Amino acid sequence: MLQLNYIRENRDKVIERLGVKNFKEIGLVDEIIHLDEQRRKIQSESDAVSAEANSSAKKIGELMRQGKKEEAEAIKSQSSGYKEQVKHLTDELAIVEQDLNAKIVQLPNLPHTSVPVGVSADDNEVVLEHGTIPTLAEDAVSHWDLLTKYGIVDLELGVKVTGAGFPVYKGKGARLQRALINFFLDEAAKVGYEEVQVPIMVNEASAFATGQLPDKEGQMYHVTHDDLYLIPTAEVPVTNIYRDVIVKEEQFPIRHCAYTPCFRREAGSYGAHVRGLNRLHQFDKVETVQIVHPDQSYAALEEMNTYVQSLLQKLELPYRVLRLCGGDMSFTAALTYDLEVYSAAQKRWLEVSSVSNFETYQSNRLKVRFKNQEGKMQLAHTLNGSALALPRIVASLLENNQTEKGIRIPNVLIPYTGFEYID
RNA sequence: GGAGAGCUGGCAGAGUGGUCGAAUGCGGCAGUCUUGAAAACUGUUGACUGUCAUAGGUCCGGGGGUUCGAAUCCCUCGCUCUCCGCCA
Repeated sequence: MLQLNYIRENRDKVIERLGVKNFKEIGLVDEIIHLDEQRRKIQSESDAVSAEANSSAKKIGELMRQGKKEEAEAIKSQSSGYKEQVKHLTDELAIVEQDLNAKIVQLPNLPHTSVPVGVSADDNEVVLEHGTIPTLAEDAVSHWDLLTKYGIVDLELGVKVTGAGFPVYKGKGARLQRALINFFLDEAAKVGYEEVQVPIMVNEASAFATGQLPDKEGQMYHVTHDDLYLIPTAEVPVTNIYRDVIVKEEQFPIRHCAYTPCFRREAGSYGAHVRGLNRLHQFDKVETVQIVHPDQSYAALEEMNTYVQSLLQKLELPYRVLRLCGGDMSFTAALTYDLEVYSAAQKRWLEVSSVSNFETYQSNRLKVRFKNQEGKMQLAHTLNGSALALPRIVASLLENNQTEKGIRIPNVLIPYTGFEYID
């Protein structure tokens, strides 16, 4: 959520930046500013009445103590109207505030100045490409065929047990999952991310604070009986550790990594692009989260980007880095890098990581603050990045590394898998 | 699932319907002492809103009510803890 003060003081800039994100309802900005003026006006009226009520109540107390009962009664009779007035004003205030709040949450985060202008994924800027795209043998096949060929992931069985999009990993497939999770967690620990293990269901307050609610309600599984949500990413529980927390400046940078299963309903997406492991309802991911001093957030973003690249390099996967354009960015991000791996048999780039700086957009809802040098409260910046999501990594490993001897496991993973080939 | 207790500032923990944003202790910060540190002593120490700055307003789990006045009384919802039951 954007900060009201900022909108008030930077109206033109806000409108200009929202334009870069292709935000259509620009009129909201002026409506918000207007509502805010109204809000403050009513608030100060109500405050004035309360002040009078307080002082006369105090006076009555004073008189009662002195035993001047009649004088007290006299003031009492004058004081009975305050409550009605205050109630009237606070009701009015509540309506304005509700309206204001409903509108301000509709504004997406403002894009950073480096965000390219554009409307769709085609307008994303390719920042760099790394590695060589492998030339596969004539008989090379897509990963969904390899899953069956080697019996490592059984999609049909998942359908039986749960439904489409809930795969069953078997044998070396299951082992590979565990190897990747451990590899990612160990690498994260090496560069100073403290591992946490968090609940994979969250309450409504948490889902709201990181911005999944109200905008993305339909994308989460909702356990209605207990009113809990299955997490779509570890970002939600991990970032919410710091909800309503005033951190010490010297705690920065706060860095956490966490492995969790992730659940996404992803309603209404079908077709070749979602075959096999390309898109699932349940998948595994190691997530990195940072909470940093505002001055450091872009340095932290670059560092996260470089870190995720280092993982892909170690896995010997060809990848490219995209800087998302305004139109393709998420609602909450100020700047996002997507990392895509080339999946040689499908002949397409698969998004395996998304690294974002949210600046104060999340922290304003989360209320993660610190006391700055001048002793004033200030919102921290939050960032997160997948490091990494497993299914598409597995898909591209399978496709890119298919050989006559089987699927070749990258060297870094062999200590984790205990085997060199899936055969 | 059954029964009971409770929810107050960073933590612990007082609080009679008016002088309570709230005692006290711990912690934090600053200072004295010390070569330095510790100890001791002294002072200081909540958040939000609002204002150019003051002032003012709000907050004792959430919401509502009684009252001139509520942390304190009433209703309601939520949560936590303890005991029993069940259970990995």
